[in-house]
Amino acid sequence: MGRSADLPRGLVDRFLARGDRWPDDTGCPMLHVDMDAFYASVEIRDRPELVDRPVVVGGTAHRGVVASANYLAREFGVRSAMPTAHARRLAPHAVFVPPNFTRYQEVSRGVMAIFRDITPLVEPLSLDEAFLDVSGALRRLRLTPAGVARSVREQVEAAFGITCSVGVAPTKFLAKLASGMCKPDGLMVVPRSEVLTFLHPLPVSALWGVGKRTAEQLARVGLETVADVAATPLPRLRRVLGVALAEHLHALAQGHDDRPVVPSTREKSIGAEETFEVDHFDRELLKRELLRLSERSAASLRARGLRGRTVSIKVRFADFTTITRSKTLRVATDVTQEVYQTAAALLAEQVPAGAVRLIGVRIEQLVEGDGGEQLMFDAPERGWREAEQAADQARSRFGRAAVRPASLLTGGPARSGERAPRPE
DNA sequence: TCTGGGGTCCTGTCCCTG
DNA sequence: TCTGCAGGGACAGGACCC
Repeated sequence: MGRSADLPRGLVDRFLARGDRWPDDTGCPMLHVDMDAFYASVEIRDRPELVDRPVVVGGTAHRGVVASANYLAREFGVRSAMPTAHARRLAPHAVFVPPNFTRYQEVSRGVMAIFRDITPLVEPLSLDEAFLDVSGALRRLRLTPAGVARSVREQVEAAFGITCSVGVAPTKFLAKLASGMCKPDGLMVVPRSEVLTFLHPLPVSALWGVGKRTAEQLARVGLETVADVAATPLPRLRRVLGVALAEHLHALAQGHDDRPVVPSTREKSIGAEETFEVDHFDRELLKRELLRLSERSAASLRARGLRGRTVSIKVRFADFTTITRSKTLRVATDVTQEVYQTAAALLAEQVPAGAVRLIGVRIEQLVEGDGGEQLMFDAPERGWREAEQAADQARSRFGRAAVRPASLLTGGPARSGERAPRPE
């Protein structure tokens, strides 16, 4: 996202599919479907009075950032991940809407169901994008890959009234690049025979895994385009970037990417974090926040039937320096109290005093079920788990606020995206 | 401009063990 | 008992993605 702006326009036109004509799509089984300004599009669909107005979805509090902006808002320079305060200055007349993730998840489930009707090989990357491998579906549908892509676009728009862009290519990486280049509401095909023609003029930032820092590192040794990276001997690239990243980028730059579409991947960590509306020094308040985040994370584990062995906390100070501290438990857990006690100990013993703007809890080394746990007769966590499972059930029936730890019943700190509590 | 929240992956360092 | 070495796990931090 946000990368198509610095791509050569002539290249975009050459591979764009229009009407019934498109470049040769034989040997291009990979589709990447990306919803256009997804959150903003859902809001506009649900509130027709917003059509023809710039719409920005994001945290509306002091420290919020933009999660999505429609193309009218982008004309004023508004971009995702930009601080909302900055977006307000650029587009003061835009409509600012707080995000409603439950609603986006609903629409996303419907969109993914359309994809799965076409092929079982669907790999969602996030709520608004997915890879589809259509190689097995072509005969049944009597379509070419680009024909499938066009059908996907028509079905999504008919069912949900929102548009998407689709890249069709021999590999996942190229399909993703193509969908980004034909946004919004576009279809692009990268023919197998023209992969390098498509790829090599692009800037290095087009490569998956090259962000700001890596682009700077490459620029320092004179590598500006994908062609430059492709032509660089691998040993030299390894010295600049390290082994793993060098080999990954070198392969991509040659057009090589043999990663298959993987329909389901297991989570490797689950966590929660919060940015405060104002910085906090108060350790008791930080501990209460850790309890709240431990509860959220552990409930999320229990809902998925997972447990984790490593508990880590993240603390971001006022100057934006960020530290993480972690501890690995003897036995994997999904119990809020155990996660919280570990997190609170890490805070007390390993985090220096200071003004804190963000605090987070994450649980790693996940295993399914009890993870082969040896149950101990006196394991105190067993009682906690039963109590917490009962609380989970109550919450699912009566809402999140139905059951909360007693220490959370007093008002917590104001967090980014929430209103500060009204003064008494 | 002043920087969210949920993640993944990689690298370097330290320590323990054989 | 001491030393050197290799391997692996734990831990911390950074970069990246959407």
